[in-house]
Amino acid sequence: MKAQLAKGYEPAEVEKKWYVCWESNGLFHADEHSARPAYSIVIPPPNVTGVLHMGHALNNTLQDILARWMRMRGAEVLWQPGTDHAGIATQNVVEKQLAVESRDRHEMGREGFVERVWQWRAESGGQIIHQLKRLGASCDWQRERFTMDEGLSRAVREVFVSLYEEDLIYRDNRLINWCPRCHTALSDLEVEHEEQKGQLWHLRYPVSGSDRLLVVATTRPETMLGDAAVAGHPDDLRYADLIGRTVRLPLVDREIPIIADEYVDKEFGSGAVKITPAHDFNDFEIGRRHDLEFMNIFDESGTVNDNGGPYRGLDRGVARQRVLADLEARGLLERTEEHLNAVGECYRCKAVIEPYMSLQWYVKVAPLAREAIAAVESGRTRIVPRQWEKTYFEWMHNIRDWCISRQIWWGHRIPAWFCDDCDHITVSRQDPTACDRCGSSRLRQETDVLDTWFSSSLWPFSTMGWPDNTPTLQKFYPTSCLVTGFDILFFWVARMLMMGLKFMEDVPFREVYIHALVRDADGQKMSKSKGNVIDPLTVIDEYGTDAFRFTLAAFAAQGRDIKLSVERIAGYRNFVNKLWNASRFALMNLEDFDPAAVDLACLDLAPADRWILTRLGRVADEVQQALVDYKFNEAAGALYAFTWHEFCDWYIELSKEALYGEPGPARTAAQAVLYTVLEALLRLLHPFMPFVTEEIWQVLPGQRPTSSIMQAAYPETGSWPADTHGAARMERVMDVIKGIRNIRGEMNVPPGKQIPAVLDCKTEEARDIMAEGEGYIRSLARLGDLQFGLAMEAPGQVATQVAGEVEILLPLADLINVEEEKKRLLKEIAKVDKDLALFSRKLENEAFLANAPPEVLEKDRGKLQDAREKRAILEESLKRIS
RNA sequence: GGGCGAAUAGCUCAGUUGGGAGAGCAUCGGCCUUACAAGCCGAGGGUCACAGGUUCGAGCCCUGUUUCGCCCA
Repeated sequence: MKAQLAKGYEPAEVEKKWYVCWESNGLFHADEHSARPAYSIVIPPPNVTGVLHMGHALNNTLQDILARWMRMRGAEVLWQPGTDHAGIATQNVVEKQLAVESRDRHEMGREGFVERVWQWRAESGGQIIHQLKRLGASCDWQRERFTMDEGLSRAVREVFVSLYEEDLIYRDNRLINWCPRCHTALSDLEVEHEEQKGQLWHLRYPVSGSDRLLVVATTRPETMLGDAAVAGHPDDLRYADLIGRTVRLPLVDREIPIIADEYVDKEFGSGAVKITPAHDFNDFEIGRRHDLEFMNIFDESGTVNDNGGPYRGLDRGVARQRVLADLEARGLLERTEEHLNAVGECYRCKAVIEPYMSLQWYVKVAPLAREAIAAVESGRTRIVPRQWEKTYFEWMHNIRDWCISRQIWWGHRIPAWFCDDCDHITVSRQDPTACDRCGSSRLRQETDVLDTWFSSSLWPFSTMGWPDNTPTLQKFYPTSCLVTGFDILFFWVARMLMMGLKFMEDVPFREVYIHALVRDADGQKMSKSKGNVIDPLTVIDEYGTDAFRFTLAAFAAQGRDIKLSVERIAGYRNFVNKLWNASRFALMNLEDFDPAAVDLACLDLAPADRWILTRLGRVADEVQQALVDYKFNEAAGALYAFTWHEFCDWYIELSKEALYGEPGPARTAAQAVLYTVLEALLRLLHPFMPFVTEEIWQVLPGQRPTSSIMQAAYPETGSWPADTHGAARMERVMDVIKGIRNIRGEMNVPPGKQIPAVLDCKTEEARDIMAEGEGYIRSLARLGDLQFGLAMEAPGQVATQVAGEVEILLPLADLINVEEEKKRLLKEIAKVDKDLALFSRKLENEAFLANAPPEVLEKDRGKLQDAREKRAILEESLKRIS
């Protein structure tokens, strides 16, 4: 005798128990030597500094659904987990810790600092891994990787050196995005632009050798200290005569030329602009075209340097105020206006980015991007939903070279050595002892490290052992699917495609599923500063992992963000509990049942049995198809509706009579079907709700074919006897029950009260169906007495409802108020009249008759006929009680 | 400025070869009915943003407008 289930589902204990069991039995482990077909997913590696947020929860729930589903379908599944070293973020975290101790990394030295970061990681890094486990993630933890691991570092080095050797990595001195707080260069992608209200200042520059003042508009007046020219549009007559002359740059008293350039927008401000080639991307281009001076006026902290003369030593912001004040004092500030402009901010620390001249390392991406574009165009990698392909192409066609060097310490140090004797750069797979060119041993290694995304871009193959050609790579590369949010489509997905194609000569993944963002109930992005964050772990503690996962899946519709609130999760908690209670019911009624002793095919099944089995087959099919299409919400929706409304609301109720009856063939058949449906349903639900399904599955009667539901086969449609015709007949019985319930409900007849009913059948078939369903109707409609047949007489005053070919007559007796019944009938008639009007209008339209396909015509004629008949009956009933 | 997307019940959203508008939650009415009150039964609720067009027929296709969101510059 198996243990009974507790009265209500208590997730905490159950989750812990099963997760430990699965993991310790190696059920998450992928065998690279398996003969099963491979299915692989690499996790988007969370930052090692990260804590689980809603985005992770959604992302990993969806991956786990796919992984568990495919495992149950017989695939050898590798879900490759790991974390990302998150260079800047991690360095910031450890630097903050040091600051608390009143220390900084410079006093520790590079080696000591890096050591300290590793120590931090060992102690407090990777908590997110434990949090993923709480989510039920079935990752192969034996294969957990970290982007700074030795193996992955080797891959990084191999890629860097190869690209360098092919001239796809180079160094150049140009304007980059500089974070004056993090003290490092950033790639274009790592700068966030946010539109803000700012000011546009109109400055007056005196034209040399005249009284004229040239007005230039700028959003960054402090950069005037580094101005190299003033420019107007060549077609702009206002400035035509000034081209070639000079202005006297105020405050710093320098002479700079007035030039003409097509870039200048005649409509903007005064039509003349100041040109600061060293501090503005557009000005940089103009500076190159006109061979202007590139005067850098800031140091790496954004403080004015020696070039700023009297403003030297001032912070950018302070310098701005002083410059403006000084210009105003000299009458050189014409006016100030409100202006909307997009300021670039560091995506890690939100400091305002400074365009800054510096020597950095770049990847020449155009040749790589070409291949990556072709791979998506040809469908070798499919992006789902399709709309994201457009975004992808848009970006890839306009891609610029990727700045990969970072001036921080935590990361993969660039394997390049500068020779002190000949300045040659030696780039090498092994640490060199001598210069490639002159043989000098006076080498200094580059101090910069690589962009974290550089190592992430290798993730699909570096985690599998590349550059060695491992059995894992052979088995699991390319991966089957990548699940990610659109926010890292460029950062990560595009770059993995480029690197995978380059170094593995194949795409890193066959499909990319891009999911939505999780927002709060009002559609706001969740953020700590807004205080609207819902913590996944709190949710799990309160409602259980299964309810949480099911909620995420149910709302994961393609192309729309998820607005999450705890009320919704509570709703799905109720669903988990419903399943739990239905299972309790089943177990109570299956105590003497042995699944091994019966064969469904040999049993004489009742109509309700045939109906639920038919429905089960359909649902299995729907779920399968939905998952193939990445329509998680449809799969979840189909399972929810089937479980609650078909299995619980109808089937369990329909089966009670047989289950509560004497032992015999009828009871055994009902038990067998109850068992079959519940057992299959648990397997269908498992990928979505792993814990509760395992818990229930384990206590079902009989032997389980595998030790865990994880290993059981995913139900396929066609596994059970389907009887579409029988199911349709059953549904007509159910329609009659609904008709009776409708009258009862409308008339406020208490559910417990038994009433008599007469069913007047219009056809022999209808009568036969009623005969089959008599018991069901009696019990579910709570009838004391039931008569049915052809041409039944209405017993005096009755309430009437129509269910297809069956007219339902409930004798009024003392329980129904005649006036109420009149109102109800009038309401019903009004409803039918709407249909009547609609279909007659349609069918009287000759154009419709001439053009509509025959099946549509036939359907509509049938509906019109039904409506007419129903109306006639209702009309008759109304007369009868009046 | 360029690109993408959204607008459907009070709320959150489903709804693809174009064929009588759906779900969940909320609301209202009736119920402790031997799995479940985290529940059961019943009911009400929509000019599918607006204006045109194509079509026998449009939530769905086309054009324009409005509002909102996101990405890129």
